[in-house]
Amino acid sequence: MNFQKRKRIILDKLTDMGEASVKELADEIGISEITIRRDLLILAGEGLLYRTHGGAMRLDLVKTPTNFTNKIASNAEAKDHICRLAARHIQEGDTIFMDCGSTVFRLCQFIKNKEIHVVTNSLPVLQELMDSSVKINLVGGEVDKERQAVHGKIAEEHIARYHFDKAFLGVDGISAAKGLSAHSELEAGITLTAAAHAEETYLLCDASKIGKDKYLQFAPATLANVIISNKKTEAVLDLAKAGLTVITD
Amino acid sequence: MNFQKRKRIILDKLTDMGEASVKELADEIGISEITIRRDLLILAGEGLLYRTHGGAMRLDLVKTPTNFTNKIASNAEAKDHICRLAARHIQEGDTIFMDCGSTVFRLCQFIKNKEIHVVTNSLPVLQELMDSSVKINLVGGEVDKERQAVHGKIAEEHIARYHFDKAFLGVDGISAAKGLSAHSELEAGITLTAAAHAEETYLLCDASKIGKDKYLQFAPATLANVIISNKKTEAVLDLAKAGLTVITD
DNA sequence: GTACATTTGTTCAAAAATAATCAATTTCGA
DNA sequence: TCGAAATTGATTATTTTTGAACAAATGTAC
Repeated sequence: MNFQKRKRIILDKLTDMGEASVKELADEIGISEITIRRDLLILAGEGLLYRTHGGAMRLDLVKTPTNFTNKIASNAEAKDHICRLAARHIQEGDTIFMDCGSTVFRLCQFIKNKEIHVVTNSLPVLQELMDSSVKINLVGGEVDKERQAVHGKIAEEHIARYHFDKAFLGVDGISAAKGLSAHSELEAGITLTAAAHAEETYLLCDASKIGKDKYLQFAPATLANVIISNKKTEAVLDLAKAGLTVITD
Repeated sequence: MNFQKRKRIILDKLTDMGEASVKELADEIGISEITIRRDLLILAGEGLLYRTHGGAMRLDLVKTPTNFTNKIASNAEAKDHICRLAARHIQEGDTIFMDCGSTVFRLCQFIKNKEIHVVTNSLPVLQELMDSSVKINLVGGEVDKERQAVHGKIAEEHIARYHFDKAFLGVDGISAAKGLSAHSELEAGITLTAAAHAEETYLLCDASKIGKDKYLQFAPATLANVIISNKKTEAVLDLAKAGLTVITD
């Protein structure tokens, strides 16, 4: 019985049962426990399973469920870096718009103590700034429970009544060639309207989204004045050539 | 039973129930309480739950320090009685307005499963109806952090764009002689606007407020069509004489 | 406010699982 | 066939996990 064969048996058992103990596997395969442990160490190293005390589990069972509102956002450090940079561009007295992207949300922690005026359509942003020195104006309209935001025609009309010093927006994809793209028409509408009524438009966008195009292309990249990201990749430099101010540190 | 498995069970229980006690979890999982405590300590450290005395809560339930979500609200039974009556007057398909009073807030629990459309300027109401079958429209405008509501001129203009089948409103005082009174101009403005655009206006008002006058008198009692209260006091009968429909049971 | 009960943190001990070391076995190529 | 390298197993030491006991802290009732 060689390693390859045991590997197959172990992984099969895991796909089947979800988990397995060292003892079980040793008995089933007819080999010593220590060998099983060594096998599990290797397989865990290859990222094929999760090693627990006494056995192993399938990876998907270990993943922390994401349906917590305070989800451990992916790319948290990158996003925090971006937001730290963005916060430097916000002066006391500014009126800013914040949209409902997960990157923009992380800007909250950096502006809590500023004396500014925030207009937003994002319910998590509202929640987060509730106990802060920030004055908040909420955009009215239809509540999108899934996205935890306010959207729709009335929301856009409402945004259009304001004038912002700066708008901080997230998009799902951006490229020099095809411009800004989004997953949702509703979000695109908000983004367009906010940008149209802002002195300066900042896009907060981690490097993974730059150079990517999503299904709905809704504006040229030059809708924004500034793009703040975490890495100076090829795709980012293309945007600089297109006339955008790029900030990465 | 390893930590990963317990973690799953604990988090699942929390997503389901919102909260769980150490004892419950220990019994359910079949392990000692101290182990559960250690697990909760770790999970709280990972930001996956909020540790309370004797157990744990889901984060999103903690984050909302909604002043009147707690059941210790004054006059809770009276208010619940009033709201139960009010809920009977709401039909499937209705579009209703709910304002930011603590009595009106308690109406939420009785309408969660109705297929209706709710327009509100109250953030606790929004929060409470977030996971329900109700469609929500949020009134936009200035956020009043203390009252947890949206107020102001823009809010009133926004309300004026809608038409409601029924408006459910709270006031701080009401008497046949001096009409409706409030503590705050902002709330009075919302009340007036909502009533003006509703087919029928319901006042939800426990007996302690009836016959009382607060500093700002802003409308005649006949602004409302119906008043729902918990007791048939002298002052309530005066309102009936003034032409209001009175409901107390 | 005090007194009481509950919950928690801490320390210690026992049990289980693991890592480390070394010996035995197998495999493979010259 | 011989020997080096890899694999496997056994033994021991270490680490991790769990539970129990008790003092401290917290919440509750009066």
